[in-house]
Amino acid sequence: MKKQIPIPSIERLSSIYMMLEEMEAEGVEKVSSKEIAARIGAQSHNVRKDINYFGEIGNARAGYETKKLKAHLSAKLGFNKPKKACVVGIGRLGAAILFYNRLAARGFSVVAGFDSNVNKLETLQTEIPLFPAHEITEVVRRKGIELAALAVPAAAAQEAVAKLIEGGIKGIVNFTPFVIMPPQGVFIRNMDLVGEFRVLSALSNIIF
Amino acid sequence: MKKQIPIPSIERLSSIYMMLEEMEAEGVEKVSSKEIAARIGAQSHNVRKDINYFGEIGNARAGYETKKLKAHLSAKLGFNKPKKACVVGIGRLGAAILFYNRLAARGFSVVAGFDSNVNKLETLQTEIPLFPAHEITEVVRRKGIELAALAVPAAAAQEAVAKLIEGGIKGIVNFTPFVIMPPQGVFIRNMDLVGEFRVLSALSNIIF
DNA sequence: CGATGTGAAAGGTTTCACAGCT
DNA sequence: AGCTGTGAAACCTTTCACATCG
Repeated sequence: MKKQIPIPSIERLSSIYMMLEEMEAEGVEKVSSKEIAARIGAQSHNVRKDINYFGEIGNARAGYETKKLKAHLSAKLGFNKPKKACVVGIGRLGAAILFYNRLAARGFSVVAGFDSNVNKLETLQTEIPLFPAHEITEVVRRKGIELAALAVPAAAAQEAVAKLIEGGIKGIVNFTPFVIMPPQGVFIRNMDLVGEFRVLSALSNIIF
Repeated sequence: MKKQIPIPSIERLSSIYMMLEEMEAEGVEKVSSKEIAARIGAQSHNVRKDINYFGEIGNARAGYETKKLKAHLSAKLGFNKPKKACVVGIGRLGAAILFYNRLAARGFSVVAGFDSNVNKLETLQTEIPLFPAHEITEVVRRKGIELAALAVPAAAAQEAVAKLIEGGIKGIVNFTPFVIMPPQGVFIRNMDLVGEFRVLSALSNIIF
């Protein structure tokens, strides 16, 4: 299937969805494209176009109904059913992710952690089952895990990625600086802190 | 000053720079745009154009000299002088960043940590000086801190950002889901894990 | 020849402008 | 009047094609 919705739109739609969660919690019943745009830092045209990729849903007079729009996006974006996730590499960062409870609250249940250091697995106190790294493929496949946070040292990244992909992972958030070349159907989001710091440095160096 | 170099180019240039560090460590002396492109997952045209935003530097016959190109980019991107950074919010994630030694190895010295919980500051064992959150503005200004990693709970984000900006911060890596609207001259990079998981979910839901 | 550097074409995204609805 | 939905224009980025250089 070919790409129809631009990736920037998908990113904005995720933000919009988050906004709607907040607004629902605040008890807001109606919302306009302008209000959404102001909250997520975009243009109202943009918001309307993004929402419209999934068909008409708003009311010309009154904007969007918070609840209805949220349910609509949830269905279209696939946020309605909880997804299983795992953490690979239980160092400081990996542990922080493992215990990050906003994930579960937002529909991502972390059902496994992996580390190559077996001692570490034994000493950690957690409800989440932990496994040695060589079991990645098998566990991911057996549990039907779709998403992974990769927080291993750079040197271990390549092998871990190969195992995740072999197990049928669908998406990886990559905290390492290692560049992943995913096969068709596997998506990557890079979150390398040094890289981000460098982009910020370069921006303030070049633009000012 | 107006934008001349596209942001995607700046992002790629950061990757290229990282590649060059690796290659220099491996002892590679010459490199072509094709080789760089293959490593960072881009097109060779793209790499050449990116590099050329900073003027001619390659040899038509032999490609680029690793060392020379690296020094060139380093100067243009502002990676040659170390920059000071701080971490705001010393929870699990904040602590992981505080102790992440690849930062220092890449020219970012973390010179301060902040948290609103004063007890926490006292119990943490670290060489890096820690301060209560209400001192953010003063410390950032006094030490000349340019970059911040924001790892506070969402509810505390707004106030922390205001203090950082008042202190003269130039860039923020935002780990919270809070949307930051920066003033002119302050740059933001968002790294919200839930947001990234959602984008991945949406991608595999929509594209397949 | 095999590589860079670069104007021109293609492709994709954002912005604009306004028709249409309530 | 105020808002959505949407074709068209403007803008930006990537890709192409090739002149040029050692």
